[in-house]
Amino acid sequence: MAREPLTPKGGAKIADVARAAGVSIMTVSRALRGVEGVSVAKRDEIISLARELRYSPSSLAGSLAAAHSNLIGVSVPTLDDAVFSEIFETMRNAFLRSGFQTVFDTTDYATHREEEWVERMIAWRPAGIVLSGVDHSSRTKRMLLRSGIPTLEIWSYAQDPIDLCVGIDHFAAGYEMGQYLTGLGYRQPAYIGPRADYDVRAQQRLDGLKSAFSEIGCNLEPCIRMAPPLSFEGGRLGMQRLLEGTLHPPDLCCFLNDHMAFGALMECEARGIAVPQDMGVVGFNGLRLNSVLNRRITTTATPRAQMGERAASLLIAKISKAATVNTIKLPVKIAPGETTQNLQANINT
Amino acid sequence: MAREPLTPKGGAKIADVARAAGVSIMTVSRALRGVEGVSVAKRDEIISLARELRYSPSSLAGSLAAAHSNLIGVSVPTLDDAVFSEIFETMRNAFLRSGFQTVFDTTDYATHREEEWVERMIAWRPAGIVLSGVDHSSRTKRMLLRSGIPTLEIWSYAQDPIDLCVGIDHFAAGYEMGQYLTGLGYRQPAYIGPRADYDVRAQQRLDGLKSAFSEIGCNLEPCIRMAPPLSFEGGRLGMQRLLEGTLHPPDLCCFLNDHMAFGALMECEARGIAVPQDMGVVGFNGLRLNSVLNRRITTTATPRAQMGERAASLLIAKISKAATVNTIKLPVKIAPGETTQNLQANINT
DNA sequence: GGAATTTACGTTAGCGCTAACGTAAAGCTC
DNA sequence: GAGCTTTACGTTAGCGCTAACGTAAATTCC
Repeated sequence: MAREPLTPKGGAKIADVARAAGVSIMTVSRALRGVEGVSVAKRDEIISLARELRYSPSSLAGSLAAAHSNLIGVSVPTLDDAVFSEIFETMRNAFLRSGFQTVFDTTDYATHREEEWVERMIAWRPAGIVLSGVDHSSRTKRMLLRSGIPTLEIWSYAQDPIDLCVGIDHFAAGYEMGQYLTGLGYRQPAYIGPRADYDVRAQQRLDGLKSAFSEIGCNLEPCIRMAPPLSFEGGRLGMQRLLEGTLHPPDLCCFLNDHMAFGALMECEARGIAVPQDMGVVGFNGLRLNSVLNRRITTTATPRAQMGERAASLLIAKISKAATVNTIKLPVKIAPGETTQNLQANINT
Repeated sequence: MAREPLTPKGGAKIADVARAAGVSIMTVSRALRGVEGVSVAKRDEIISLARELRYSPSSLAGSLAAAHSNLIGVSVPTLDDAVFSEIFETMRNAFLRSGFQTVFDTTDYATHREEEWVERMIAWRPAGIVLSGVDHSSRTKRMLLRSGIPTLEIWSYAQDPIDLCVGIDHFAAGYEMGQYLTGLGYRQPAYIGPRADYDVRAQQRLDGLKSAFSEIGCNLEPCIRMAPPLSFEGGRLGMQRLLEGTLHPPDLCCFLNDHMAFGALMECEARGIAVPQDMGVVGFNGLRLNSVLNRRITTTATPRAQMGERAASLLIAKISKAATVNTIKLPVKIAPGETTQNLQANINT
């Protein structure tokens, strides 16, 4: 048990621990990774010796030699939207519980940024990759497919994902809300959201909404397209534009998300426009802001936490080749609030 | 220019590209990394050949051989708080511009989780590490110091950081707000925030606030401590507790952040408590929600974007051994709103 | 109690790259 | 045009680990 002079420059390597413990490198490797084939006494000795030498194993060398890493790459469009930070948190925790390390980045809804990220990520040979949405450049898809890395698309549901998919049907969510709103008696809906090519999921919801309204002969317009950031300020600004750009305000305005809707509510308040009497307001996502408002925004609740959990389980199953399904569609729920009202009822009264 | 049968199983290696191009491995390595010593013609040929073979360089092998990676590890307490997502975004962009890849995680304000993350991170031999706050376990500090990895602490200012520090003086920020509030004439302040040991920076601000009030003989109490999530709902719930727990409501209530303050405003509205007439409300951070409110919350604006930029530059400078300072203290700014009023003026009138 | 198995290790051969140091040929100097 | 420098490569020797395959000793089996 000859003790060496402690840590040569640059930190202890596995060989230093082996020398100190008087065993082979391989025995140290096994002991530290908890792999079978080391007696308990020797294992404990090696572990405490490694601690003493402040040995820090190199994941770089370890993953290279083992030909795989415990990394999982996750990409989301933005953290600006509370939706994605919630999904991310639940996924991350689930991955950590299973021994995976999450590596994360934002793409700002730009497919070329996503493509660059995927390329960088693949270079690290991760155990899995999570992408948001189902709209990716063809090169992104090709790289992922060829890499053989289990890939999961989250947030949007698609029947033909690159590999795996857990999400909601955005068109259906929009359509369902549209039916709810036409049912309430709304006939002149407007929309305030991002440009059509910026956030494809948002556009799908809008298409669903439009579709429901067109079934009863109503056009959804104006559609006001805002530049990011698409949050509180964007909603307020959008409402300003809407009101200034039209002589006959619509009876309803739908928004990309609850935060924009809230910004718009503030603008209405400032201008003395009563909601829902003068105009209905509708958000999306059922964000936490909504839960403290005295007059809740009519919105669609999305199962973010559930989505993160299911996505993590599915990807982990795939990594261990135990996945039995490829896609999971999650339901959304209309959450009526006090920013819309039943116009039919009013007529009847 | 003998063309090989394309990609052996498992993807093309650098050797495959070299064989296809009829040059040595080293020439390919140089060409692809843009290192000098390869003729332009050969470089272009190698690059296009690599693309054709769909060669994906292994960062694992590359970093191991080069003995360093282009990774920068960033840890923040939570994404729940918009503050950290803003800081993260700016830093991430700055790092990316300089060719570094950001790897990110959340610690949920738990020093042991931070410690585990630091250990995992060091195993990847990153070029730099960013931690939030200046409160870390002693083992975390020791590991970081011994690793020799440039480390930056962001958000809190400290004179004696582990290595580098960019932040604000939380005690001073609290104290400054306290002075502003006593100047307005407030004498019975309450506070609603996290437990003292949960968020040390918040506690420092509270201490500053207390200090300013105690100078004019006022106690800051009750201090209501909420469990996470410390956002809208927490603020509303906290205000409920405050109002139910006391016969004489305070003349002022300060909050951990603007979002909690907003939740509390909703509770006041529901109970018919007029703000600021019956009670003042104060937030922290100057979050974007505030910018759309018709009655803005009195708050302290923190320079998040600037902080992210400065932090990234400083860490990059240190990595290239060009740093001239170790710490940067950034100023905060009181942002008066309509949720407090000048009580003195009222008396004089 | 000898053969078959199991346990607890050690040895060998890489993983896929890059740093550092060659070296031959071309260009330059005066 | 001899001697120096520069350019454009190639060669050698790892980076710090792990997989796969030994092998000797201890244990089990009937």
